[in-house]
Amino acid sequence: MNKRITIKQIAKALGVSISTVSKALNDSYEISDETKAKIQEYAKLHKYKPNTLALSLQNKKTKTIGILIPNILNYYFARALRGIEKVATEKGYSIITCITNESYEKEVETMEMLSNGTIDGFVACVSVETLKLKKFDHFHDILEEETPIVLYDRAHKDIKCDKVVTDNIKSAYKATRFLMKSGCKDIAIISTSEGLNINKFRIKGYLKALTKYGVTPNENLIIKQDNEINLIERINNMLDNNKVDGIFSVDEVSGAIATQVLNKRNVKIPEEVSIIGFTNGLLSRYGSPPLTSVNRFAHTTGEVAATRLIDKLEGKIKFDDIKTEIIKTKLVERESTKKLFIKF
Amino acid sequence: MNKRITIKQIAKALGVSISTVSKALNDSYEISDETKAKIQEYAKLHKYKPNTLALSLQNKKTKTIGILIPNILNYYFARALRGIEKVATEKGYSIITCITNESYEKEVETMEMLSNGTIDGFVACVSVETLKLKKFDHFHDILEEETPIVLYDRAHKDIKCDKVVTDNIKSAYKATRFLMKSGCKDIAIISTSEGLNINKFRIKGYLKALTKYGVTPNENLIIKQDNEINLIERINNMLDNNKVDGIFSVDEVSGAIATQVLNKRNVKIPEEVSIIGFTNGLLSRYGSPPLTSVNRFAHTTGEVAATRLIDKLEGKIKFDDIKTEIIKTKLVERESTKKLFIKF
DNA sequence: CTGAAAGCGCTAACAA
DNA sequence: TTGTTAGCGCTTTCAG
Repeated sequence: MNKRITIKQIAKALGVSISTVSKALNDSYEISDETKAKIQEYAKLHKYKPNTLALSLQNKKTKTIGILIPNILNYYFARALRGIEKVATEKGYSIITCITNESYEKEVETMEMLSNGTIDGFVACVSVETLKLKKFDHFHDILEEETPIVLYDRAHKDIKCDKVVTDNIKSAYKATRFLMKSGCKDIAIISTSEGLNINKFRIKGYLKALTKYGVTPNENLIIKQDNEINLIERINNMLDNNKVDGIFSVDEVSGAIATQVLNKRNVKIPEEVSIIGFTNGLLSRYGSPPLTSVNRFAHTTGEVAATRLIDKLEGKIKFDDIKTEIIKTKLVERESTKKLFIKF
Repeated sequence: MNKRITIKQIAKALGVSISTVSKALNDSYEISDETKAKIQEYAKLHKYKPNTLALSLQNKKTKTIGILIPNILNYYFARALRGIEKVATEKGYSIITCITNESYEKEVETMEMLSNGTIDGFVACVSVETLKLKKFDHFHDILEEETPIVLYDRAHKDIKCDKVVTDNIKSAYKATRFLMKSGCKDIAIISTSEGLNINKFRIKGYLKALTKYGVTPNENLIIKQDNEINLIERINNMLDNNKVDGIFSVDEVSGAIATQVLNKRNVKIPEEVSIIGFTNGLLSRYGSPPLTSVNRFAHTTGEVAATRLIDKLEGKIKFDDIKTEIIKTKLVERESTKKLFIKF
């Protein structure tokens, strides 16, 4: 931003007034074609570009939206970001992406920082820590100023705003049911992050399916573990002490880890043990074997969220008109599960 | 940005002048403690926050940097982003992240858009298409305005600016050498994106190692293939028609695909065929077997790039003082290669 | 110690 | 058709 030319300089150089230049560059009907041509030519020659900052200050609108991502290394979020980015670009918005690293403090700081004129609205995913602490004042504050927020993936009922989420219970239900239909009797579930309510929902769906089909849940087959090393140990432990012929992994990494453990024990997948993962990312697709997974349509989630926000920013929807959109999932069959012998 | 209170409103409410409020909030020595206290209290009560836009307009500095990422789904870039983000945050900068999707046009648009006062400088990775087209005028234009750019990972000699890159040739050389030392005789290389000069460098390193150790390169063992389906076919083909006991994959996905192909053919890894991957991401770590890989320290790359840029922005380095920093790699041994029997 | 005024780059109402 | 002026929110001389 150094040698950049301003409207003022053009005005001086051409001996016209600042507003004439402004109008000419905006192709106003008020200006004679001659003057317009002269000014526009000069502007082009000197690569004039309007200062976005000044425009935003004037319009009280920045045409940029803030994106909050808990963890960019997570394939789901990376894909969601793409979806958001796509819609934003299409509609002429830029995005400013911030990674919270699942930290409450970082989340609060970031939102404070951005909500000072920098952005018009947020598309955010709440961090694990925030969800654990159940402290949502930073959301409330921003909402109170009528800055719209659309929450995606992880949400909480105490935050009153638009949401775009996965039908976790149902998806887990269907995945578990699939395992049962494919002949599995002793189905384990592997979950992480105790604090995450979405994981609770997934366990709920799992339990629901078991119960529905007359299987009594077995506490020993439910693993909740964040730490990776411990997870390997716990899976091995579980396999040592229990009959298991199906595993439902609630996230992608633990699905890959389960696969590794089984491969190492020379357990045949899916002949002896089937695995279903959640979130249809790279690890599922490129694993050995490729994992049957609950595909989450992260991209769509991002698109829907961004669309909702922008519609709100542009007044197509009233600020107080709040909605939760549910993005369905789809089970993608690959090689880690047996082919269904009962159609349903 | 609705009910947000401004300095002006505070001034009116308290019956003082605007500049007094400004100074009080900035803790200026010119203002009496009493007035200061009064103003600061009022400001806090009403959650006053300075408008970033106005500040930036004033200072001709936005304290934000633009990040260009060709593809956020790539684990390497996602990690690099984290590194950049970390440094930026530490130094009080915010970042605005843009995904170019490897598109020349998107890259040009994005850079144009941001270089209008929105950002102070760029940390960018050139897109594949741009590299293919060899059109770098958008970089030149920005550089000419003395807006600093730091290129990371992919660069080109025609763009005269700071760079932070991997020592591709050497890394590929070392990886290939490792395979040879571990007993492999017939080493294949799998590469993608013909347009990418970094991939050329990696092939170069591979060839260099072969030649150095007296192995004549075999054209049939060099695969360059972007399309995934075709890649599987070509690998199978190669394995059908050639003796191969080592594979060096120039990126992570093709490493995973090679693993899948070998597993499917019931080839024992590493007993019969060894694999080394490039970029030490999730796929390598969580694959079956986990892949020995060239670890690229994406995070460090991001940190170094961001640090360089910010140092420049803050005048610690002159604009014209241009440097290329090389980030070394490290071979991480996992289970896809045999243990070395020759120490070196 | 406090305030008036100019200015960052731009737009827009109003005059000329 | 063109120019003057005020103002977006803030900082910063310079007077008072």
